[in-house]
Amino acid sequence: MDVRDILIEAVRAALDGLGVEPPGAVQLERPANPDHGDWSTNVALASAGASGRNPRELGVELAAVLEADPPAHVVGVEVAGPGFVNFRLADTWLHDVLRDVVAAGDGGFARHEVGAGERIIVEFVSANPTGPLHAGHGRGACFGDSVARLYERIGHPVQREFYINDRGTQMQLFADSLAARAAGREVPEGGYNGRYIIDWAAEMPADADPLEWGYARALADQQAVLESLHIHFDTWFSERSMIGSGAVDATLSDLRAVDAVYDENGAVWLRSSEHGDDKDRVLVKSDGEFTYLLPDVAYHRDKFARADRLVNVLGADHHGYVARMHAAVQALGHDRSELEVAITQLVNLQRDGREVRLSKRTGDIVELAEVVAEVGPDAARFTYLLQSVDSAQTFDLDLVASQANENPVFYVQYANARIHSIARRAAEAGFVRRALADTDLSVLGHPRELLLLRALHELPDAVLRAARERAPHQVTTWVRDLAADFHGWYHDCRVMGDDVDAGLTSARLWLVESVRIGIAVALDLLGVDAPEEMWRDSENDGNGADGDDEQGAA
RNA sequence: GCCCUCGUAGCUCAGUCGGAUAGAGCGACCGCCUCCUAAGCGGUAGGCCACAGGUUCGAUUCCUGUCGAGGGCGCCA
Repeated sequence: MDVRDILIEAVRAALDGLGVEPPGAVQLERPANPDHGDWSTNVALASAGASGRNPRELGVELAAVLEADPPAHVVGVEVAGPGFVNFRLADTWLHDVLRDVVAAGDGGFARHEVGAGERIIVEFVSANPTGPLHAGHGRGACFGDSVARLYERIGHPVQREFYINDRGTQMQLFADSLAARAAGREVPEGGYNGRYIIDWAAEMPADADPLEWGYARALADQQAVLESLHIHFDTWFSERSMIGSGAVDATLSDLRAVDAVYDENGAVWLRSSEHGDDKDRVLVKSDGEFTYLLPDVAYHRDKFARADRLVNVLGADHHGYVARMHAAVQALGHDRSELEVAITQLVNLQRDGREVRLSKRTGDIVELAEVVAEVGPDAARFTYLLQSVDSAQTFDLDLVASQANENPVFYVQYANARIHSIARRAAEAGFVRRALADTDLSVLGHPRELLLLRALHELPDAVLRAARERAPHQVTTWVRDLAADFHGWYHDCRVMGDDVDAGLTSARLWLVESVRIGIAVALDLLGVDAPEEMWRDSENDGNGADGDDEQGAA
C-alpha cells in the first residue's frame, strides 16, 4: 500500500473526528525543504475557510489527533507556517518502496490500468511521400512514439498510424520534378528543388512512372529512418485507398445527410464555421477534385470506427488545421474531445552556431537520417524528448555530435552500465544475494540511499502525468535526475569490500536492482536503449586546436 | 488584424491541482581516482521568474493588458 493512501486515510478519519468536512481530495505533497518533513498536507488551509475555522488552530488540533494514534511509518506530526501539517516518517516507508519496485519488476513498475478498455489511435509524422524526412520531423516522430508508449504503459490499447497523402497536387509536383531532373531540365514552377531530387532522378529507371517510382522511393526512405529510431507503425494508411474503397464518397454523403455541407460557386463547402472554425472550408473544388481535407475527414471517420479516442501529433506549421478538423469531427457526430491534437513547436537546427533554415522549397534541408547518423538513435531520441514540445527547440548538431561525452543520454546510460558492472563484480566474487524477503533493508539509511528510494517512488506518478499531459519530457527529466542520484550514491556507498558486511552488500544489491528497474522502465518509455556496458573510445577527440575536421566534413 | 506557442542563471532548459528558501546541464573558477567504469563526485560564482494590474491566507504557476520571439491564417498539404 502506498504510504500516501495510509496518510490520506488517517487525515480523513481525523478530520471526521473533529467534525470538519474534508475537502474533495486530500492533498499530500513532498516538501522541497527536508525541515518540513517527508510528507505534508494543506488540508487545514483548504478546509478552514469552508468550516469557518482558523487554519493554524485547525492544523494544531489535527496534528494532535494524528500524533495520538500515528499511522504506519509516522514518527512525528508537526504544524508549520500558516497551517501545514507535516509528517515525519521512519525510513521504513522507503524500504517498502524498494520491495514494491522489485516485486513489480520491469514489466509492472509504474504501470497503470487506468486506460483499460479505451482504444487510442496515435497518428504522427504523416509526412508527404515526396522526399526524405527532415530533422524537424524527428521531433514529432520521437514524441508521437513515446506518447504511444506512455499510453500503453497506463493500459490503453494503442495503434500507431502514419497517414500517407499519396495523391493530390504535391504528389504531381514531386513527380514532375523528378521527371524534369531525369531529363536534365530545371524543376517546374512550384516544384521540389531539393538535392535529393537530383539523386533520385539519377536512380530512376528510364521506363519508370515518376509518380509511382518516386512514391515508393520516398516511402521506403521514410520507413528506413523511422526504423533506425526504433519507431514502428502499426498502420500505414493510404489516402488513395479511400478513393477506391468509396470511403470518401460515403463520408461526403454522411455530411450531406446531416446538412453539414452546401454548394456554392461550383464547390462543396463544409460548414466548419458553425463548429468554431474561422470560416467554411472547401471539400470539393469547382473542378471536381477533392481538397486534402475531404479524404482526411474520411480518414478520421475510419479511425473512429476503430478507436475510442484519436490523438494527432502535428507540427506548429499545421496548427491552422486543428479548428477545421475539430469542426469536421463534430459534423460527423462526435464530441470534439474525442480528437485530441498535440502541437509540436518547431525545431531550429544549428550547425557551427549558425541557424540552418529548413525549406523544402530551396531544398536546404537537413535529413533526419543525417541526424541519426551523426549522433546515433539514442542521443537523437533523448535530445528530441528532453524538453517540452510546447516550446521551440534549438538542436545543435555539432554540440550533440562532437560533445557526445557530455550528452545527458550517456550520463543516464552510464548509470545503467555501472549497475550492471556491480552485478558482474558480485557474480565474479561468488557473492550470492540473499532473497529479498530475507534481507534486512533497515541498513539502508545513508542519505544518498534514501534520496534514491524517494526518486523511485515518484516514477509511477510521473508516468501517469506524462501520459495524461502527453509530456514524455517529464520522464526524461525524471530519469536524468535518478541517474544523478545514483552517481552520487555510487561515489559515497560501496556495495562490496572489506569494510562492507554481507548483510549490507545484500541490501545494496537489492537497492541497485530497484534503480536498474527504474532506469529500464523510463528508458523504454523514451525508446532509448539501456546498454549493460559502456567503454570510452580510446581515440578521444576534441583536443585539436585548429584542425577539427577529424570526422571528415560533409 | 485574428489564432496558437513561448519569455525563468552568460547559454540550453526543468519547475507537480497555486504552497514554505525557484532547480539541473553546459560554460567559468576551485577541489577529488592504491578502492565495484573519472562518460563520475564535491564546492564557488551566477536570478526584478519580460513588464503592469487583478484574483487570495499565499502567484514563476490562474485571469486581463502591454512589450518581445517563433509559427499559422489558400478551391496547397
